[in-house]
Amino acid sequence: MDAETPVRRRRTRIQTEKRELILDAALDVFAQHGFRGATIDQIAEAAGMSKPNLLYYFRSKEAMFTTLIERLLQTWLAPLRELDDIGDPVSELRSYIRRKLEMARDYPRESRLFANEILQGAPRIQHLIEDELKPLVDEKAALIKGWMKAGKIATTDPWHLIFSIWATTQHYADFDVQVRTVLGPDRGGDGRFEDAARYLEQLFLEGLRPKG
Amino acid sequence: MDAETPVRRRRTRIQTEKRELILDAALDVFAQHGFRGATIDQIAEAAGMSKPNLLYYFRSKEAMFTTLIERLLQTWLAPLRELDDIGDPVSELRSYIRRKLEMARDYPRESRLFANEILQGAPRIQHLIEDELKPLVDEKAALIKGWMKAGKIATTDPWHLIFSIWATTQHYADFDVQVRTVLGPDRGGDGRFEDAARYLEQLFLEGLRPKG
DNA sequence: CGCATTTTTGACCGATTGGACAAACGTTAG
DNA sequence: CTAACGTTTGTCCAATCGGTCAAAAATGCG
Repeated sequence: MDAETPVRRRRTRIQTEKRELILDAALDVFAQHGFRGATIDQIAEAAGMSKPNLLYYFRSKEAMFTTLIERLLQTWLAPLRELDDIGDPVSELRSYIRRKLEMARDYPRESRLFANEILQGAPRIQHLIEDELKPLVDEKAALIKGWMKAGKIATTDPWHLIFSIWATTQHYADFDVQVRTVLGPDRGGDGRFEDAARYLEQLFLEGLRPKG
Repeated sequence: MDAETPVRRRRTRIQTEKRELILDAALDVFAQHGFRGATIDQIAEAAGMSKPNLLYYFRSKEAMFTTLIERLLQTWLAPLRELDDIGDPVSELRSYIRRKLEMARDYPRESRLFANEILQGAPRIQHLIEDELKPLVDEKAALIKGWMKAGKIATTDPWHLIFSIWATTQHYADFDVQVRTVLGPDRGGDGRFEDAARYLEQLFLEGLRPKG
């Protein structure tokens, strides 16, 4: 039994299009209100259709959410997947940080949706974290550990290193309201991401202790 | 007109105690489900009383939330308030990071409640961020800027520095499920906060570039 | 004790929720 | 045309929501 399709047969062109339209609207609403806070009516209105019509394409609110978050996790982990042993370790890490920050800038809804789910104990995606996220992080942690052993970067905890990159970059999506308010109208505009990029590069590479 | 008290007169001993009991239960529920996701019934059950009884002490769900979050913000900002010009700048920052990490460890519910509210655009606490948080951050940013000018710490953006401290420390409360799952049963136990403390100290002081 | 006040609860209310359903509508192939 | 299929919607439903209310129970106090 297919859990997502309204019919067993192959999807029509309209079904494909409308499902995408709905998922985009659902991302808006879920990201802003969380799963429980979001209503099907809100999503339907954002997608420009009636509620029963929406439920013709997705059998339930839960189906929308899981479809959304499974797809999202793939794009979300892409930058980490690209981390490899080809280039210079320092510039590999630098570009990973940059890519993650760009994702926070370009896909804030995805970041917030994910954060919302984790905050509430990841009730719907625990298995994804165990089966997909953890193995990937373990693999990359081993890679980073190799760099440390080879003296390419300072020796430290690679798992917490990855956590700190996630935390600092996603902060600009998840806590956007706070960031913009605290920075104020001048510094909180579009340039805040470039400021953040410069700051984070310095933090991760040099730290704060004064030179000399 | 008092917005919180059930009666105009002075609070009885029972009122004081029950209100605290309710707030503690409400913190549990709000932190896990967010404002909209939490129900008065859930809070009442967690507090061990009936719903009408709870509403005798707080006139509405909103009243519980605002009481909770206003009180919370004060304890939350206390570590930043303590940041001053008395000691050595490097050890001042180091102990600020340590204190923030301890708060993430000891008050994860408060951290999650705050994160939940910000994630959804801070609809109920925008004024607190503008009137309390921003001025405090601006003041401390100026203090840090002085340290940079004096060559005590590396020159960088003090606002983003504060953001990165918040992000990295609160991550261990807000994303606790993810952190523990990724670290696994061995490394994800009680020791994870000491590991995090060691890692963060190194990150903020030294960065990742290898020495020499 | 007896009375007033505080505390607690069962019953209830209107609004909103996720979702079901059948009927209607649109489209296309014969 | 008609039959078949895909699409859309108005209407409805049971469950749950935040909150009210009157009356009962507990408590404080002279």
